[in-house]
Amino acid sequence: MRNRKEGYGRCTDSLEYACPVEVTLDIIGGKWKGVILFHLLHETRRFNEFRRLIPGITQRMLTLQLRELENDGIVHREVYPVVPPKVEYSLTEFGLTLSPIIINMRAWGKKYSAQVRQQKQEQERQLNIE
Amino acid sequence: MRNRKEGYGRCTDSLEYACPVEVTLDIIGGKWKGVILFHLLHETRRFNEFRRLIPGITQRMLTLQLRELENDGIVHREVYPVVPPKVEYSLTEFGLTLSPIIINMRAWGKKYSAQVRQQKQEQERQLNIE
DNA sequence: CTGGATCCGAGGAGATACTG
DNA sequence: CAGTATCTCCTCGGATCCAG
Repeated sequence: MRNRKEGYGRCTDSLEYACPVEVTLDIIGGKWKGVILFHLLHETRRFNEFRRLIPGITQRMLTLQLRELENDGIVHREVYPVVPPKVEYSLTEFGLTLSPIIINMRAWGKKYSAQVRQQKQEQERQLNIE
Repeated sequence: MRNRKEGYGRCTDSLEYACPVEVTLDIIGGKWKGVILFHLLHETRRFNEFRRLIPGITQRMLTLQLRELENDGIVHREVYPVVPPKVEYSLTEFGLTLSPIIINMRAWGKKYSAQVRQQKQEQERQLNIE
């Protein structure tokens, strides 16, 4: 997700764009990109709204990730010239095509968490028996 | 994708597992995880097979990423005690449930690449006109 | 309110050499 | 063949302070 600009080739050097899977991960694979996109699925969001929705993120990271998504044509940034400043972020038409992936990832993440939790419980049960 | 073990909480500290989207990205978001999984979709693969399929990756990275996928229960590692050594990697049953996401990501990556290529061409056309 | 600028440390990632 | 081990570089990401 970093040296995309230089394009040093991932899967096969012969292709202009490396393996398509990597292309996608380059764009949504950033540390916070997934959550940001998820919160944009159905609504526009403001800067501080994100900070409340994603408590762990720092201002710096939020700005950087939003900028990258904007440069990649996934997110639209609308600045209202008012005082105090107001900025709204939304998905572009093209960004919307990511929806199925985001939703899939969310569903899978839930399933995975449940699976892990279940395995932990079984382990503990084993310990109690012994 | 790094400090998962420590679990310092991403979306909301109150939840044991942070935002589900992030959980998934933690697992498949590594630099090479996506491509590795893609090459595992329909076949088992051997170590050096991956090195041929993914020219850019180093031995070290390949080993590390495969280990992480194994520890996450996504990939199965079968060691055959023969000389010369033989190790086969395959998707676990649970890893298989990732297939739709991987395939989706591949399709989207292709679309995105096409889109970018088209935009470049339009830009060049503009330059030629002026 | 929405950021930008700067400093700093941890660990991600490459190159190379070695091994059962 | 399928990996370790080590050394290094460099980027990501956090903290803090500043600004329109």
